[in-house]
Amino acid sequence: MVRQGSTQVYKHDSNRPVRTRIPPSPTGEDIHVGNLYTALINFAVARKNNGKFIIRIEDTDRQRYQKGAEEKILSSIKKFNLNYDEGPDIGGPHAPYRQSERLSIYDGYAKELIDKGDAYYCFCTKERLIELRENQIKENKKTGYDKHCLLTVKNADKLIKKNTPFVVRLNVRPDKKICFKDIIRGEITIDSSEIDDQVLLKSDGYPTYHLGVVVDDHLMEITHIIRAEEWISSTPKHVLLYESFGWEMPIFAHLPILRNPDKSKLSKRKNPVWASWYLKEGFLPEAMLNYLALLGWSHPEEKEIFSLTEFINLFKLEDVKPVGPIFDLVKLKWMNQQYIQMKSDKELMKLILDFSDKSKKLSDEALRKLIPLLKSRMETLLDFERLTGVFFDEIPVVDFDDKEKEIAKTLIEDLSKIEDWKSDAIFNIIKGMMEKSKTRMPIFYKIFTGVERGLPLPETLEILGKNKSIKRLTEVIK
RNA sequence: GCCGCGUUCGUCUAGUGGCCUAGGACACUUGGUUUUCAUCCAAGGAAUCAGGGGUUCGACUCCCCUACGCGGUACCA
Repeated sequence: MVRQGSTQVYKHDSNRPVRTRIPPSPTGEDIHVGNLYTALINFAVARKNNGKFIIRIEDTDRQRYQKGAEEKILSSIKKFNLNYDEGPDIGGPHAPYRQSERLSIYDGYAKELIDKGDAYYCFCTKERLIELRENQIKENKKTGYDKHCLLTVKNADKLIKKNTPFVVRLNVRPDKKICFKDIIRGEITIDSSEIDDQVLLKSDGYPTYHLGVVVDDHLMEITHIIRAEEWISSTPKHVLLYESFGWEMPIFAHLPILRNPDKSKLSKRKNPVWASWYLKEGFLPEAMLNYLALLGWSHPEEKEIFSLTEFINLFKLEDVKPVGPIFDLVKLKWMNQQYIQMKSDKELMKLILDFSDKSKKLSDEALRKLIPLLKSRMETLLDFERLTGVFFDEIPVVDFDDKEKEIAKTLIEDLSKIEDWKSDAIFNIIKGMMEKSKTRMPIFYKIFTGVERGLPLPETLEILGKNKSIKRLTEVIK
């Protein structure tokens, strides 16, 4: 649809091979869950269409740059099995995949824009910019650059030669409707007067996000720009750039922003946000991805648990709901528990061994016997340590009354008589005691473990061994 | 303030004009199984579909307005 005085809404009629991407910025500790979500969707769209999934590092903010963040981001993405086809560490046909290594490219395109009159040099000082802004606020006017340099500077080349610091700004023409189609939200129109003459090239020679993404997405032949909702308002700037360059418009899809329980944008102040935190807490990558998949999208059969492959097959961008979902740790835990329960004993054993150093102190046999007991009781892998304290002599100190001490005493005698230390025999003795002393099971837990609940007791004692079990009882009667 | 995007149980969601006296999942409550806890099974409470106007024989579904929430408004991404 073409409107009077508007930009054209893109026509996506080409059969370009699908290429999606995520452009993480190494400005935090690691990849943010919100970005992990975006990564999942980009990955799914690429895989579904036999396309390529690319990672490009957007390290153009030198102030916020964090050393080591890129490595962390890449390693997290790998741990979540969102394998990418091209990226800074593996290269690809459009290398380099780090914007800091592509500076000369942006330079050329900025010049092209200037030649076309769609961008201009700006030599304004920070002070003037601040003053301008303050005045605009005071006068209750829209804030934004006033095109001062576009209108007044005639000798830009000279100033540049004299090493005057400059930036390159987008020249936004007023009174133009800028339209683009978003797969998730439909057609979006924004008036050009709402758009500031954005800085495209900073005075340190680095591009801003806006120039960087557009140039790189085009050069890297990205077909689908799938990113979070917070980018909607800057998309018109990108549309303007695509038009000026005469490049084919990509497909836009703005995903909902994940939220804190108070509905604000998911943030580290209110929620754990780094992907590696979830791994450290013992969440399984596939459970995490399954949970994320269910935000803004639902399985056609209303299934809750499904594989990544199934998701890729069924997922359609147009089915994503535009509403920002609250990230619910409680449901994630349930999801994780489901995945733990689906593991075979052997798989779970390996997961625990890889996760917890403590588990390595246990004998193979002990661990093998423990796994089935643990499986239905673990929400996360971290629960392993919570549930197995008794095997590592981590027993809380509690007081015992006379009755409990009496039970412990009798137990020592009865249990000592067991020849073949097996849970059945142990259970028979406990059961007998239970009836005789009219006590309930929790008391026996307390006696042996210091806590009134836990893994099945006879089995636990069997694994613990006769000596250790009885030794524990002797401590109780002291 | 201005612009944009949203609004179905506490939360994630189903729903694309009649199947909806609104379905599922998490959480919660109760009961069953059980050697504690958990698992598992069953039952239950929980949304007058943000509010108000239209359009229509008929609206959760389409249109408009209001309210509220979120996002953007940087030489951050």
